[in-house]
Amino acid sequence: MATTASNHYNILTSSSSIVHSEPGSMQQATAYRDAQTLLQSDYSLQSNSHPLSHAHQWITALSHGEGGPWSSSPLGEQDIKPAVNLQHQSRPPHLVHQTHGNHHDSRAWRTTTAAHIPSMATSNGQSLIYSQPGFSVMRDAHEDHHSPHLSDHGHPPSQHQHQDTPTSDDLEQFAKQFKQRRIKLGFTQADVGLALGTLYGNVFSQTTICRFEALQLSFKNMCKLKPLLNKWLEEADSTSGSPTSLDKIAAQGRKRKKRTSIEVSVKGALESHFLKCPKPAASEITSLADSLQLEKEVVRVWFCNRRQKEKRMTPPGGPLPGTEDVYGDTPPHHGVQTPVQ
DNA sequence: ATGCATGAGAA
DNA sequence: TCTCATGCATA
Repeated sequence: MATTASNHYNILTSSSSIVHSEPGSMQQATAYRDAQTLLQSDYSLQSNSHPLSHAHQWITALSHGEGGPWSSSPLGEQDIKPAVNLQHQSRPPHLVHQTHGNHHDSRAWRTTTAAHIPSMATSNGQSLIYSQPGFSVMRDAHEDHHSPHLSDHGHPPSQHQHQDTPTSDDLEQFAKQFKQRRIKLGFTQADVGLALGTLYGNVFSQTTICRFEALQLSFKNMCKLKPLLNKWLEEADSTSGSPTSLDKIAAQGRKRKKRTSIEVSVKGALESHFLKCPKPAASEITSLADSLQLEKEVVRVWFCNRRQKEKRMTPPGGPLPGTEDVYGDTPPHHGVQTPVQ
C-alpha cells in the first residue's frame, strides 16, 4: 500500500538517536537536527488508541443553512495565543508582554469588502473572496479603518509604523530583510525559534520561522510575529558574539499519528473536489473518503489545510522564474517570495 | 521547504 | 464542525 501509515501510531520512545544524517546541504542542517531533537516534546499524555473511532455524524450535514460557500462571515476575531504547548517548565507564558498592538481588524488584506462591514459583510461579497490564486487585492484594502493619529498631520507617506498594523508591503520587506540579516549573522531558522523562547518565552519551530520568511502565514500571524523577530534581530546583532545560553528541554517521547502520505493521483482528486466545493459537508467527506480509500479524518484535515493554504500571503505558485518586475511591467503582486536562499 | 497533524477557541 | 496558529516528520 502506498499510504504506508494510514492509521498506526509510531511510538517514538526515541532513546537511541534521531539524527538523520543530512550531509549539510543547506545551512539549516547544522543546528537543525540539534534544535529539533531538543524540541521534541510535549504532547498531551492522553494516548488515543483508536484513530478510527469516528463513526457517523450524518445528521450534521443539514445543520448548515448557509446561503453560499462562505456566507457566514469567515473572519473570526480570534486571539493569537502564544505557544502553550512548548514551554520551558520554568517559564510562565503570561510574562510575555510584547506590544503587538494588532487588536485591529487587520485582515482586510484579502477580504476586501468584509473589512469594515462587520454586521453584514457578506451580503454581496463571497464571489470574489478567493476565486483566483491572484491575491493582488491583499495590499490595497488597508488603512481604511480610521487611523486615529496620523490623519491630522498630513505628514508624508513615510512607511514606518511600528505600533500599528503594518501593511503587507511592510511585512514583505521586513521578512526579506530579516532573512538576510539572519543569514548574515549565521543563524539558522531553528536557532531563531529557540532564541525567541529563551529570550521572550515563546519558542517557535523552524517551520514557523521559515514560513514567516516566506510569507506563508496569515496576515494576522505575520503581524504578531514581526515584533518578536524584530526584537531578536536587534538583540542578535548587538550581542553578536556572545554565547546564547540555550537551555534545553529534555525530549520526552510522545506519540503522534504518522503522517499519511497521500498519493499524487488521490491528491489530484482531492484538488478537483476542492475546486468544486472547498467546504464539503461531513457526509460528503465521508463518501469522498470512502471512494478514495482514505480515512475520513484524513480527508477532513486535508480540506482544512487546503483552505488554510488559500489564506496565506504568498500563493503557492510563488514567483515565476524570470518574472521580475524590475521593468515595471508587472504591477500586480510584485515578486513576493525570496528567490532561493 | 512543505505536507499532514494537533488543539484551542469560535460558531 | 470550522478556523487558526503552530509543529513534527518528511521530501
